[in-house]
Amino acid sequence: MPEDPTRKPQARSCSYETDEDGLAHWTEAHADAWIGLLETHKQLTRALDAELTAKHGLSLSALELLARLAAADDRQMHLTALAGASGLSLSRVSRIIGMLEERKLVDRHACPADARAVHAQINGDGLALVRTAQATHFASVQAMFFDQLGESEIQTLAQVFGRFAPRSAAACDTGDER
Amino acid sequence: MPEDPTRKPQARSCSYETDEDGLAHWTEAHADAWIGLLETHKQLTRALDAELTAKHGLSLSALELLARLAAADDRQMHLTALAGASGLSLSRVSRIIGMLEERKLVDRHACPADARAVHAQINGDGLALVRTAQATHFASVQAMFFDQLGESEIQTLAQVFGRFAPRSAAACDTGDER
DNA sequence: CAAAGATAGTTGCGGGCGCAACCTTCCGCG
DNA sequence: CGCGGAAGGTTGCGCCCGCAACTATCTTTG
Repeated sequence: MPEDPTRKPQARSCSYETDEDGLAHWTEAHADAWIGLLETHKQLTRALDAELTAKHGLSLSALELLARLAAADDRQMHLTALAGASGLSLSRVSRIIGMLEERKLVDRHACPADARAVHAQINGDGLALVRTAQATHFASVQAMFFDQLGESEIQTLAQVFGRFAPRSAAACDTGDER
Repeated sequence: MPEDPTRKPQARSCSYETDEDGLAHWTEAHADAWIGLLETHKQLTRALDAELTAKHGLSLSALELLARLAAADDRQMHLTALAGASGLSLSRVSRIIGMLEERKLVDRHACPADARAVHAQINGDGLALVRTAQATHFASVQAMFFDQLGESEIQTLAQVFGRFAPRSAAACDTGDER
């Protein structure tokens, strides 16, 4: 149900093309690839986030943090580690965790080994929520994105984007500090 | 110069993988493709936006609007058309145009044919700025993104994303103005 | 051991963004 | 002609986000 308001036929336009002026030698494929990436991300992200918010009251970022906690060693991580893994700023992580704590989805307790640090730990309710939320989320991503792609295309995307995002690529784990 | 703070070695983990629970059958390639898309977009977008803001005082969205105006028929468009073309909400477009107007980069004047409507028209200063801004912007996208890709990969991306973003796809050309 | 510097988190602030409410102007139909 | 609904824009509001400033706690080193 990601309806799309403001959709117009549209003419040809070209916004992104300085062209012959002497500097960018972008082919149409370049423009399609780059602008398409931007557009696609915008569309999918909006729809997914809206769905997630409506059904589970979680933003995409909150789900990511919850998911990382769920996958972590003792279901807990330091905020800095979460920030590093997710690519969010520490301040954002701090606030999201604060919000999740208020909702009784995670607990925050001092790290015994370092008084400055905090362990954010997902609890039972959080774990339950993350599971159902991810279920619908995955299904949506599948339907909205992967179902429109061929197997080889997925391979190429994985290869390309894996090159840029060593961070999450794998995912995880956490061998990390703890 | 897109330095990357908070970069950790990171191990294998999986945050995004419910796995065998019975619903998502995502392969690792799926995860790499999707999460990589998210990550890549986040990184590139942040770096590009920061650069654009620092050098020209324009956000990515503002540049897009300016570019679309520059490429439009009389260097002018209705706000609704701009919103539809860019995928931004009308309210955002209204405010961005307002900001650009204050900076004397565009003019806003009533549409003779429809008293409700407004024509946002880019002026000389705006045109000059958009050119230089796009020059550096294109160069950065080239360096940060395309230079890391092979020709066939670009083709695949163009093909894939063109499927999702009929909107901007076209682009351009440039027979542009002037 | 004490001071300088690094690190973990928190919070004030401002920017970007969309939704919904609102006004004005058009349009279509009785 | 007049009225109700649609469309173009604007603005109030609240969410998400990062930066910078600040506190508290290590860590390093003379």
